[in-house]
Amino acid sequence: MAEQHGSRSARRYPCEKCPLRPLPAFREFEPQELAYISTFKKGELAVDRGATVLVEGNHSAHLYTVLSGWGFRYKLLDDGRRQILNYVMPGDLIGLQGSVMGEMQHSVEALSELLLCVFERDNLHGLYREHPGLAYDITWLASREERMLDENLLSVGRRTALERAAYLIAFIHARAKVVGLNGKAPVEIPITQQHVADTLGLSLVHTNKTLRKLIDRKLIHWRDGGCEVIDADGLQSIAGWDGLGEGRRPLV
Amino acid sequence: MAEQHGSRSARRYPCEKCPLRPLPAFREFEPQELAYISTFKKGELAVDRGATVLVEGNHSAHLYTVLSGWGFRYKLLDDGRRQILNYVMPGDLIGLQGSVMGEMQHSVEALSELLLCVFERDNLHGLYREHPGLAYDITWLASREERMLDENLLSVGRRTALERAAYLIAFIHARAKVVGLNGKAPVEIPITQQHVADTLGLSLVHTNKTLRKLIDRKLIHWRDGGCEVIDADGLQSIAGWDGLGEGRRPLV
DNA sequence: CGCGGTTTTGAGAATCCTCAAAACCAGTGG
DNA sequence: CCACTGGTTTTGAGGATTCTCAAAACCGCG
Repeated sequence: MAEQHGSRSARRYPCEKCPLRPLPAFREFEPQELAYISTFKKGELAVDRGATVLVEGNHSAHLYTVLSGWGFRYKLLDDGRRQILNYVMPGDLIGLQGSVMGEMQHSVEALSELLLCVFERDNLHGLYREHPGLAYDITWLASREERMLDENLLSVGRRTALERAAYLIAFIHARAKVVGLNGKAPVEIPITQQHVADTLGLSLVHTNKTLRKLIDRKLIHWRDGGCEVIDADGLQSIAGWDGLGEGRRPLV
Repeated sequence: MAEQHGSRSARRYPCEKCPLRPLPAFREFEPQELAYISTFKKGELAVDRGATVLVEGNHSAHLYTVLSGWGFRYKLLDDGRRQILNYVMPGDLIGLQGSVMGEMQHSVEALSELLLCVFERDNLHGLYREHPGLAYDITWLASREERMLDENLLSVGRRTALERAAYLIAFIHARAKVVGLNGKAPVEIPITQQHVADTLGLSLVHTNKTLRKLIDRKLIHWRDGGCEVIDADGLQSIAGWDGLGEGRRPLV
């Protein structure tokens, strides 16, 4: 089981009072759909910072939507080299690959306390049968993940170290803002430079020197285990990135 | 329109006689599902080698399944740097991102003559409503693409140049084999070293030197604009890669 | 105060890049 | 048949980027 360490009891948070749904980032749902999602949801799971939510190679019986907190998806090579694939934030669906194809081929770890809505993998077919609209939404979310991966791959493959770093932080910052992470306070991204290194495909040392340039140019602040964006436009302009440009998205 | 240059007339290839479906790589379909797919299919499109099938930024009205041939998905940076995201082969669904989310954020180009089944984007909702099983299949295919991207990102981010090259060629080769590309003859991958470079995130020169090592070790052959695998196991072992390990997959 | 995790710094080495030119090859037109 | 052409592969060389190794500085916490 993946959930054994760092997990907590499952209390109930009614979908009708979901704190995420009212955000302008998400599209409105029919009461009827909402009611179905509510029955689809089996409970909640709280995961501690540093705990592993899903493990590569496992056959997970669950599917999750992030209610609050930060995490990341990653893969490992045999000798321990790690590649972070993407970050997960509120509203993201995790574990879909495992649910639909059988086996997870990546792991997910919590960067902060993570609160998850738990769905039963076996009920997914039922959802597809009874609520084609929601099924479509799930495909939408899968396509969105694919799109983010495309962009990350472009970044790691073809951008310079400085561009990559700027892109990554601008990207995370933009995503976090639309889901209201940290409320109105400036977004504090809870990552270490090691995480950045493993995302960008760089060594820790070189990542440090690259981030230092962004810090010296007053584009970001760096605290121990946290990053705050000062000049998002400046980052975007270095990265040559247009911004998220997403409309409202579904939330399952 | 993306299809204007290099395209040909749409002749009819009945889904019941689809040359792909009997392959062991694909799962069996209910006659009823097959019949629906047949009505879902609006025609065929033949695209010449080098032509662009889908263009970044476009709102495509179509969705395609590759019937035969090779292609690749890619993104460009403003200054022309190109990152190839993945290769497309028979049985792959392309244009889903654009269909489901609105706008394409990557392009697709043909590496050989490409024969495509054309589907109407607008009919996708109908498919979700009437055939939840097929809807599920589409999600399955989207998850599969995501999985391939995860692996590619791991490769570009964390593998050495030699490992990357070995992985890429072993990966393409394995995929091509299960869909019977080139029939029984040894698979000839129709790519140039420039394509490899743009996939691995390396320069052309360094790619050449890296491929030469694989050639000298008699793992692959290289012709002008084509690559043939001699020792797939050798490549996999350099890359530290397990192989596709996929069971049968759906075909829409 | 000591400890573990994180960030910083320095230095030499390996990898990878750019620039530039040559070799090679298939196809085209004379 | 041959010269020409454009695309692809190959080679060399110097330089920039990025890596590894190693150690120090810093910081919150018990």
